[in-house]
Amino acid sequence: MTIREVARLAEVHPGTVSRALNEQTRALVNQETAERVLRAAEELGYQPNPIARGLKTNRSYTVGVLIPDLTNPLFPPIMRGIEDRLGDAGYTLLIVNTDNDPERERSQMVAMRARQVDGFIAATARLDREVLAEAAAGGAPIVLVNRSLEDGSVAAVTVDDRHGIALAIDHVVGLGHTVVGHVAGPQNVSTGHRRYLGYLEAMARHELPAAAAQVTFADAFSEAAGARACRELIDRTDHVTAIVAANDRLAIGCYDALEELGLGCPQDISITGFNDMPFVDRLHPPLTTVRVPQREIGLVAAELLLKQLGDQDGIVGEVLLEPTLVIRQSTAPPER
Amino acid sequence: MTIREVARLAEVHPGTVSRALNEQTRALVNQETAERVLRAAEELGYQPNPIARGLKTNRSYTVGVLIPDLTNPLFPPIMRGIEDRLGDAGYTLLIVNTDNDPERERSQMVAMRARQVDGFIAATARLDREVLAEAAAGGAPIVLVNRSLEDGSVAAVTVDDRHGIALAIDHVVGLGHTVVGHVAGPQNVSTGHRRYLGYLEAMARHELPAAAAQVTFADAFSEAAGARACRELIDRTDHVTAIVAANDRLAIGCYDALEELGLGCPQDISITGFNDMPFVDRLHPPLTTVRVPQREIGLVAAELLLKQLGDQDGIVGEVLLEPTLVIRQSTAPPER
DNA sequence: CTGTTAGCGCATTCAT
DNA sequence: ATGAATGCGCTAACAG
Repeated sequence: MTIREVARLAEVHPGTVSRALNEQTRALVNQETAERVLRAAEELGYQPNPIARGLKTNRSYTVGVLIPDLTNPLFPPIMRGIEDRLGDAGYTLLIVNTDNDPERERSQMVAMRARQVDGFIAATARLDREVLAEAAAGGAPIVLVNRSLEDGSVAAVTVDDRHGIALAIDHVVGLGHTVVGHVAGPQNVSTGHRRYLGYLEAMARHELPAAAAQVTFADAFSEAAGARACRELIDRTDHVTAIVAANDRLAIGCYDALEELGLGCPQDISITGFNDMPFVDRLHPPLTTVRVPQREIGLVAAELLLKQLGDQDGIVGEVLLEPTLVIRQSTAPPER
Repeated sequence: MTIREVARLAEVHPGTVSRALNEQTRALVNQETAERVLRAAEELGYQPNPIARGLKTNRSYTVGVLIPDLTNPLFPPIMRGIEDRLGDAGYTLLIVNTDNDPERERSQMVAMRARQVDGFIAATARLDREVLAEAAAGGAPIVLVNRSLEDGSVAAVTVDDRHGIALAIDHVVGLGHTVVGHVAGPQNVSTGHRRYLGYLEAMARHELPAAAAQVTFADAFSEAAGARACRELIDRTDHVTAIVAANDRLAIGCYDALEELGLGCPQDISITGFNDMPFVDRLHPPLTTVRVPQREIGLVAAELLLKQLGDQDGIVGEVLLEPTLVIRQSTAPPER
């Protein structure tokens, strides 16, 4: 089914068919001619060939999405948000997993640019400025998800990590805890770093001590790393009664460490997570955690990208989404 | 960067560049000319434009993947398997969620065909023959995942549901259970139906009763539906000591129902699931379940598709992957 | 308002 | 072994 067959049936020139079929240019063509063309196209089940169109217009109506790992339950809802919004706008997604490997990120981006993607949404933790600049130089708009550049030169949508941690700390402090530890994430990942800063900030606001001994750093956002960091924390300061973990997986690691040490949660130590992953409401005890609006992150990221795709120079800067606290049973007042 | 710029630098005709750059046709060109072209391309950082190539060759090196819902933890590992294999082969994925809506499936498939995808991998539960036939008529190979057509006319990779259920039943029967119930999934979904058949089969093999009262049907693969079905089952036959659920989410629903009824698992009733979703090892009790090799499913599906993409007529028929039983603590011998 | 023409970047046929 | 020419399906600039 080509445009020419439609033209033959409608008895007009192919160029006219193109104009009639295109929203933008429909105005240029006579009302009833347009209708005739539309009917002909309908009848033949004509579908424009986006490949051919892209060759001419340099637009593929395709956007590249880079994520570290689809298998991480954090990402699918974000992807759904992106797809829902971008799909409505007629875009198709090319999704690739990078496993946070910089080389892979690079090569995937190059490959996608070759495929003429109109823009990128990148959820990868680190993506060096160089790669970003390179992509931007190619004229492709980029929206960052879950991270941002300090200078705000690239559009980004993130959740307010500091506020999220503050919610958790306000909660445990409100419960009566005064010695609150932090199992921090990797500091070279922006979420890890920001949550750590949020911890320091909130503790200071409450005029509570946040000594170095009260914080341990996990070298990855994994259960095992969380367990290690938690053991280390308890080793160092045995009077901690609450631990704010930088994410749910670290919190689960804390559960493991407590169990190993024969400590109970929340009787001996309260624990909070971050993300509200699926099924953390079914852990024992159900995890008190900071919920991030994942689907909305995707929606907003898509929206920002569409803006940039439309206007020549869209919005840059960062959109901060507000997290909320979900109180379950891993937190309780400290025992006297 | 076009082929012409490379041609200019290498001082040859664009046609020659095309030949030199293409594995298939490299033989047609002089050894050292080819090298010169390759070097020029390298130097300019030339990337062939797949859009233009696709227009000419009618191949996009793109495959469409239809899944019900990326948010279902079952799918991401499958997707990774598909991506890993197909990515190596130079293909890019267009992934769409259909939410099991037939109309959406249809429209997405049409849209993807318009985008000239070279083939499809479909993991959607139902996909009427009509849509399949339509796509096949367009000449695009299709591989089904997690379902198959009775007549084997379409390539499919599925896990051996009947054997999986048999593993679960052999296990609980081995533990000493004789009254084993089944919380079945929706019967209009092939996995739901096959697992039900597997239950009947295995019970018969053990010469154990499998009365209608021992089976209830959930109307969806959800926790709520599982809980409903489980309550109904226990209402009807209060002497059941083990329940084999058609998947993990139904099993979790069973947990909920037992808790509500004040029954303990596994003391009062043993429960098994199917899929081995993430975190079911952290439920209370950790769930005994049938593990399906999800990533491998993706890998094999990709492999089958590549076969069809290569040869003109590849393999059809069904590949059955073997599940394994993961024994945890939701199953125990019945109390006397 | 519509027909005509050219060309996007590439692969491929036909000459040479 | 390479150059020249053609066309994939479409849009856009230009005529009329």
